[in-house]
Amino acid sequence: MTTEPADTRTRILDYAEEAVLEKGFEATSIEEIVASVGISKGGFFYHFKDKNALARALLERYISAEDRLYDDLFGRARELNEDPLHAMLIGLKLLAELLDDMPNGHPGCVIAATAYQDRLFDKGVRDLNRDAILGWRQRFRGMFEEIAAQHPPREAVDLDALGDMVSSVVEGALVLERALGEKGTVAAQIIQLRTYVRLLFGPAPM
Amino acid sequence: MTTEPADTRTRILDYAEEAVLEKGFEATSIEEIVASVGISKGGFFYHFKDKNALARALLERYISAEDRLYDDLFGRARELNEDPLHAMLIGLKLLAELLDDMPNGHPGCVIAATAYQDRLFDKGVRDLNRDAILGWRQRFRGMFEEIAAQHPPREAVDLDALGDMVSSVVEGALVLERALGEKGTVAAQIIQLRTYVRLLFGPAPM
DNA sequence: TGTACATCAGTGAACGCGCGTTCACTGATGTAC
DNA sequence: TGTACATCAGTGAACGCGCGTTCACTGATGTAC
Repeated sequence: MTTEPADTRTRILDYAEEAVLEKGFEATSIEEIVASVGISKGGFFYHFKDKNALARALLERYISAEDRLYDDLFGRARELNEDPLHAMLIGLKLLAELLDDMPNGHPGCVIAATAYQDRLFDKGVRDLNRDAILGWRQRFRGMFEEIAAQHPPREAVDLDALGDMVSSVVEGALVLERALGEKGTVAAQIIQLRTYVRLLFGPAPM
Repeated sequence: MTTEPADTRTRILDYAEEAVLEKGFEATSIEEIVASVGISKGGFFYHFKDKNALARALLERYISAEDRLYDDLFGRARELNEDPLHAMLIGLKLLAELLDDMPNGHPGCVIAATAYQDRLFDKGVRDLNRDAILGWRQRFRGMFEEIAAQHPPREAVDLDALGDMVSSVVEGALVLERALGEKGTVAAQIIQLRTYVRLLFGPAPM
């Protein structure tokens, strides 16, 4: 946790992530990456056997960061409130605030960026993508099951779809935020999801 | 409306749309387009002054098709029911069904595909993107205002954000559907949005 | 402590290929007189 | 009806550039004896 300079591999990933989110994977050249990191092309290929390996590393890093973020956020929310519904509402609020506080908006999701450039990648990359989304479905489905056990929903609801909705709202709102160039779009959409969850399970808590 | 063979420009756009949705704009080469359409490169540049002009044409066509679809769907829904809330619920149901019936799932949204490859395009293309989403915000915001006037919402709600939510849910669900490779994801997410709208405005109609 | 060897983290030049774009030309169809 | 010219919808060859990838080499650090 000291501020020693990041190693070369990390600096490659940092720059590549930023660039990929801005213009896509194909348009981010190795030439450009090495120029900005300050190494030679050979140096890049020492760390990654080819461009596909870079994509995989980028996704792995992004997914585990997102997992840690969810762990942290909903973990804290749960500590703040015993009731699973209230904890979920607090967690979503925290998520919205966190995304609102990011200086230039959320950087965007590597998953979406790669989802629309499918055929460029090998099966390993696509599976990584798929597993991450299924993992989040499981995570949130579990939380909603617990909520539903204590607070029967007012309407019949598909809990898998509801679990997916967290990822879906984040991904969709990121597309809008990028296209609109308006800060706060992601946060506003998460607040909509939060209202939905409250209406669905709650006897309207404050 | 006869089945005369499509003209070359349309065939270029048809193939390009399919390819762009599959692997992104950058990865779709002109070489590949002309090979599949059966013309020479020069023929391509007769129809489009450069690759950016192709992007613009693709977006324009996609957006106006989506506009017509919304006009048609929610127009029919309104004819079926006088009440704006019920009409909205029917419209969303029709939208979900339509997306479910598409043989290989919805082809995906050109807007999202370009949103994640921003810097490749000129301002004209980005503005087109932006205006389309703002247009849909207006469209749905108007419908929700009408609903709110007759059915006061149970919770305070930002109608702009609610209007955006239609686009957001569609875009987000498309990302998930692509990444998961599961048919029906988009339809399932629209049904979630529908449940939200019903809970928000309705005294729980069937 | 000195020497030999191995590994790590690269350098830098070269490669061939495919890309977007240009341009002179062409053959079929439409229009003017 | 015939001729001259213009426009439309392309062809096909050529261009230069930048891309991902390879490879022989290098200098600094680590390890064995």
